[in-house]
Amino acid sequence: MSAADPLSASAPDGALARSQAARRRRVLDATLRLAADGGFDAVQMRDVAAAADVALGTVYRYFASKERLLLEAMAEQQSDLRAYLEHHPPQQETAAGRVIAVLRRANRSLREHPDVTAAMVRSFGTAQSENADIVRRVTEIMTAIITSAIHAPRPRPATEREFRIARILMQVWLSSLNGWVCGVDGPERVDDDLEAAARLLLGE
Amino acid sequence: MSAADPLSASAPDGALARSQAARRRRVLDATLRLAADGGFDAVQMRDVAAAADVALGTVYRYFASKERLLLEAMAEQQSDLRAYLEHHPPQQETAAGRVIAVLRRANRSLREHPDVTAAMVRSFGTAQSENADIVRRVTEIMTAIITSAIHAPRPRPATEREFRIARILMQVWLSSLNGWVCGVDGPERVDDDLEAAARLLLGE
DNA sequence: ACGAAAATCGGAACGTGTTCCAATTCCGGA
DNA sequence: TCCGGAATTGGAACACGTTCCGATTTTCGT
Repeated sequence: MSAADPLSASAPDGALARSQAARRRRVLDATLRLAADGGFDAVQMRDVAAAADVALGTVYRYFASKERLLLEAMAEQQSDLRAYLEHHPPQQETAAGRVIAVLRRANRSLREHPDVTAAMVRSFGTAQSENADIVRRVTEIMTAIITSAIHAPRPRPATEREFRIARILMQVWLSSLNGWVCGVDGPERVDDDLEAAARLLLGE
Repeated sequence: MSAADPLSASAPDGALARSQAARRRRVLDATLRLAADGGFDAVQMRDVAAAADVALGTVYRYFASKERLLLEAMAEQQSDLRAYLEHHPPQQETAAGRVIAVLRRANRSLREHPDVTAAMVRSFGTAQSENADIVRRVTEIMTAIITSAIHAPRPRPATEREFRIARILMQVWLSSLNGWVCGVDGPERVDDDLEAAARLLLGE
């Protein structure tokens, strides 16, 4: 039995914990690097291990599956985006305008790394119940990004109605991304869908 | 080179064509049977071949991949639903009411075969560009089901605005199904999401 | 009814995600 | 400083999707 497994929240903060954090980071970085060219298929667990300079078994000690690995990377990415937006809230007059601006900015980033996005969205689409927790976390972050945009630059609690609207926009976002990475639609379609939905749901 | 490959639209209507159609059907039926208990993972290509009483290579002659197999099954299912609804249009007074009624009915069916639904939705979420055509077909059918419900019982061409609304509802539908099969939300949540979205987008 | 072409069969083989294990290294407490 | 246990390593092994190929069967035009 492992008492100090890397997933537990306990932080002994010794050399071990530090080197473990570093290892985990190396694995995530290697994943992004591999995904950056070649997408989902290029993220091969043996390659991730080699690129992160750890044994294959170690990768699996930190991330239970390839799917989980990519979903954690996705959660981190979305989390970073939320943090960024907290310091750079959109300045538009209307709620619809702010939401559109924020999502446009996000999509521009995604479009700059299409293979990474494809790998993440694909993992999201295949997620099994073992990963329900991260999937939920990702959707919550995306929803929070949208409710923040609705209220920016002055945060305040979302009403029930606003929350429902934000959830719908989050779902449209995910579906559109899926359509893009599948090759069903071009990347502009993601922006188009979101703009149309934001206008219909938030007026203006 | 195969001149009469089973994918071409030409219909020689000979004995070969007939036995090919039968074979294709057996494969699809075997797929659904296997998916019915065990879901995506239980649909193993070797088992599908055995259950359909064809060689493994033959399965691949008809369906280029497991993903494609499940997506074609999904397209067929949605197509059947649309055909059914054409003869049994919803009777509610309002557009929102009709859309909600239709999607509720559809979701009830899906809930009766959760593993089949999970397998299909999962294939949908992983789809690659080789399958963009079926993914598009499925989304078009789902959108058509919704625009029909908006107009039922008297079909008429959808306005631009109605079409956009239908697309959003289709995307919400797919995302909600994904949330359900991932175990993030319960099956009721699919109905809830769609009802909220329909009301917000179609008034009433 | 015959022959050529196409389809199917049976099964081996390969790649990649995942699991497992014995050997080794590393960390923290005594 | 030394020890016990946890973490890591290296690599074998397994499962399943997918590919491939020679042998056989089926189909269709003549």
